[in-house]
Amino acid sequence: MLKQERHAFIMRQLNLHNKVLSNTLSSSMHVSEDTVRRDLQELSEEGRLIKVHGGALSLSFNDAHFSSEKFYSPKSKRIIAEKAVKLIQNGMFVLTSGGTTIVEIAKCLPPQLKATFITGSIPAAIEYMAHPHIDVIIIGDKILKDSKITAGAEAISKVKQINANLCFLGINAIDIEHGVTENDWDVAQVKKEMVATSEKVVCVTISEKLNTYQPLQTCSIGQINYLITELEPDNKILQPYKKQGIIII
Amino acid sequence: MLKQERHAFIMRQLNLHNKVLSNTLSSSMHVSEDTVRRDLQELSEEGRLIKVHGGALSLSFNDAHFSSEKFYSPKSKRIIAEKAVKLIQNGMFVLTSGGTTIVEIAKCLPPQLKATFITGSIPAAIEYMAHPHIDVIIIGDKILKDSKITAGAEAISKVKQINANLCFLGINAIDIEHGVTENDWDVAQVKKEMVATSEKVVCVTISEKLNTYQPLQTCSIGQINYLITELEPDNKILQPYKKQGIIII
DNA sequence: ATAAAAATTGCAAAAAAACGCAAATACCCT
DNA sequence: AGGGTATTTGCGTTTTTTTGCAATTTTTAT
Repeated sequence: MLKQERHAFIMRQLNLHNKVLSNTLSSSMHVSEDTVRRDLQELSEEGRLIKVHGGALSLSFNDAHFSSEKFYSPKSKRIIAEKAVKLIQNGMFVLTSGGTTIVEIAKCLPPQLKATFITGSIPAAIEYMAHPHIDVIIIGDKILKDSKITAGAEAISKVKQINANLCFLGINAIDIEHGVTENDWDVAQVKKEMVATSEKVVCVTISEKLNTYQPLQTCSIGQINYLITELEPDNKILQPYKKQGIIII
Repeated sequence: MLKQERHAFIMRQLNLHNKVLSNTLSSSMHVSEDTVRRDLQELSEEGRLIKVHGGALSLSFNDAHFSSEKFYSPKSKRIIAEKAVKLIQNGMFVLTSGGTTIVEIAKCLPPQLKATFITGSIPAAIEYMAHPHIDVIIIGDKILKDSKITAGAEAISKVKQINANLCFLGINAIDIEHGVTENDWDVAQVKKEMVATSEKVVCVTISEKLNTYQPLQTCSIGQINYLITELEPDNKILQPYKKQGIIII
């Protein structure tokens, strides 16, 4: 096998799988690992791939990674937030959970809006407090330090006493079969109650969390009224949810 | 699985869920927990996540606007805070009101202290949350925007259910005749209840507020156990309070 | 206070990389 | 054509990296 052929083969594999392993290439091209290493070395010097211990990665690897981390995510949360605030009307009582998306919504609330927000999330409450016309009610209980929200029996019993018009749920995982799922028992219980006591339930999430699930159920698909992601409502991935009667925004 | 892949996977999970557990990652990536720990270690050294016992937390949710050293505090309040923290012992349940002095105390808590703090003050709660070993319980109710604390019937009834060892009261006015006084009805009621349910009551205030009074009484002089100001305990202005049986610190 | 879980440390085996070298091959020139 | 040169390739050895394991300490939960 000629060097050029090998290079082409490697690049093709790389485009296909975004990564290649030295030993795999060695056996599939029937050359020694040394040769593969030298090939990777050259391609790396040409800037066509990223050489790492054990193989190489495609250039898009870092891109995808960084962009989703620093750029993509905040922007998509802003998009979600701007769609979400349109559901809130003057005089409404709004229950919200925690999470970065919920905080983003809080930052996007129009300044003239007059409403009452009820939440167990400290970061969200801070944003609500900064708003001129919004009343903020904190759900008391012990604070979970990692998520910075209150949760526990007391929080649940308080939520039970509320009849909110709208409930915004920042969610960790959602799929058709399991519904909205969590990995923290206390949080799941509180959210469950939020769903139960609200007229309309709005789930907000970046699309990456669609079709994933975790051990504890918060609510079933049937209990959700709206689903907001950064994608266009007619996106293919959202259609199964639409079929279940959820309004996609 | 390549190391870089694992790192990407971890960061992705972290962006999605804001926290990751070592053992979960270990099983989902099919490597030993040691390897996961080393990965987290490296990512932590790169400043891309916060490593904690059992896993890691995402950067986005932490620190951002929760820095405890935002601005300098007046020296007098620092002095008060340093005297105040000496009263707190491991295992105690501590009720605190709001106010800048209370926040200053929160910032001065020794890192090894293990205690439970109960408060309706959002700024104070934020500081308590930043502490490694402190449990924080928020008293729920409507937030008063100017003072950033919760107050109302619900808050009062919750405070009633607590039997705290210590109560720190940031006060607005105090004099021998009227005791501790306030100008906000709701706040006064909540504080009243805090005083009633705590074993020991500690009033903290800068000396300017000594011998002033406001319309609504929070508690009488006789209910106070400790009074902390930035002044030396033998200062002349404090002697009348000492005579009333208050321990001046 | 005690038991369980997780972190740290040191270590050793395995995998991969680096390096030098020699054989094989390709290339160039007269 | 053929000799000299350069390039390529594979091999053995050494070095580095990675990984998992065991023993110990630290942290956390009960």
